[in-house]
Amino acid sequence: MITPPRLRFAPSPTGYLHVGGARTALFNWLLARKTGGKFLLRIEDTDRARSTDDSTRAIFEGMTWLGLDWDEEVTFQGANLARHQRDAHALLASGAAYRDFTTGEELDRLRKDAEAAGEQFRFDRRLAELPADELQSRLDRGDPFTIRFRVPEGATGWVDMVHGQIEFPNKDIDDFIILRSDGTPIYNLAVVSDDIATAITLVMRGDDHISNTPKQILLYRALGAALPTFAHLPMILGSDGKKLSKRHGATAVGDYHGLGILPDAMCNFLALLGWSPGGDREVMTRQELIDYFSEDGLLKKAAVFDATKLEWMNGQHLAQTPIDALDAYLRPFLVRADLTTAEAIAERTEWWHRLLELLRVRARTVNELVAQCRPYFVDEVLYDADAAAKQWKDPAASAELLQAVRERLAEGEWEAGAMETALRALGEARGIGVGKIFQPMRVALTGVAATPGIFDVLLAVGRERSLARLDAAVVHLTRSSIAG
RNA sequence: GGCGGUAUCGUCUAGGGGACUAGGACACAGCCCUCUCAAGGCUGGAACACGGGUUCGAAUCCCGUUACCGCUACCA
Repeated sequence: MITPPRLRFAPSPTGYLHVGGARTALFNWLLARKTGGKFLLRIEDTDRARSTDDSTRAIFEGMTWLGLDWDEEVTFQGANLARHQRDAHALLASGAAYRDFTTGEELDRLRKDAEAAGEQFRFDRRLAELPADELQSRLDRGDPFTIRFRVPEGATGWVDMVHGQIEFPNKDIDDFIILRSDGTPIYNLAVVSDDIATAITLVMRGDDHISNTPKQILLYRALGAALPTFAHLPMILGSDGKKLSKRHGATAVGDYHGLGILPDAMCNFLALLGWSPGGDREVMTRQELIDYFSEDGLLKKAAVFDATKLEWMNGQHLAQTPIDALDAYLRPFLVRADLTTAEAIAERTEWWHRLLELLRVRARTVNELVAQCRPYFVDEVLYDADAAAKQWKDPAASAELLQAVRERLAEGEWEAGAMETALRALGEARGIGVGKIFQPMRVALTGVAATPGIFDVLLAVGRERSLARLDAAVVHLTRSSIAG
């Protein structure tokens, strides 16, 4: 690539930003950032019936969350109506397009007839060929008409960046409408007009657009514009091999935000759907993604979206992201979960980072991580029923044991080595394994059966709170042993 | 139906004529580590859609078949 490319992502605001769109946006962004090119965002809101402001907002939010920043001003396709009309009329004037007075109803009927006759419907250009005087009188009468593109003879092809040479015989392309009878443009015209106006040099999009491409190339030529390079990315499928849709569960990028996926993990995962850096490289930072990204690694085959692998990858990012960056991302979640306040956590950043180091490898999602944080932030300990049932089988015995543990710990230094020595000695004195001591303690201290190492927990909870929790557990167990 | 695209473990993929007894990752199973849970380490099962060519030699190149997907709108 001699000059840096100008790319764009052009979603239509007819719903949330789904993962397929996000992947397309990501690839465009990656290539722009890699090459020093530009990445533009254009909202294709020409379908006024289906476009909504909420959807537009969701697209901005999704892009922002993913960290896909765009260059130049966002453009709205609907704002370019005048140019679209101008281009359509220029084609009409040059003879590349013609007026068609056939109504929608007539077209429907023609299609039904063809279907009934077992034939495929083709638009017959002769339908629109009116004698000059009739044409003029219908124009004078103000009859509505569409503008159709006159598809020339021959074949239309291009060298696709991912697929290589692709060619369509023009005879298989109907004369297609470029301007509706209400004067609004049809997709193919609007896209080409806008891409020419914004000097897009590389059109990278889903391969469901492959069959639109010859039409668009014809339009570029008729408009006298230089062709961009085309790159058609494979689709993203659901686990059943069908195009990803709502019934596959979470398909909006906002869903993954809410599920506790990190933006970098999402980008990393999405990047690997339809692209490979070659070799065994998988977990990559955003910068590595940019560094390694290349058109050579683009794949042709549709990929199945595997949420389980996404979670694994998120776990990898959770464990590897620099602690400060992770902390910054996490704080709002902590506050929202009511575990702390921005002020309170700012006062004990060091303690929090130590805790975060312990928990980050044990969680696959931000939500799991936040849930695991609870016992260290909130004073009240909620005993998990299963954990209590399993680790405190005999309440009276457990109470007595925890009382002994509490006494040993209270006597010594609040330091891992000393505490471990004391508790192992206790185990030996009683002839029981440390697991028989640590597990009941774990429940008393955190309420759950799975946590970081017990001494890390003791340190993270702190001396006073730990002793208080052991006391509380003793009281709780004594009470239930009497009740039982 | 027509046209176009695609085809390696269940999934994501490496592979671009001999280095392939087809490699890695997720998931799964077992083991190790171990106070629990993770993480980590080790081991295992698991794939070149099918049929023809080309070639001394094909997962890799060509053709056909099959399957799947997309388009075939006054949707985008």
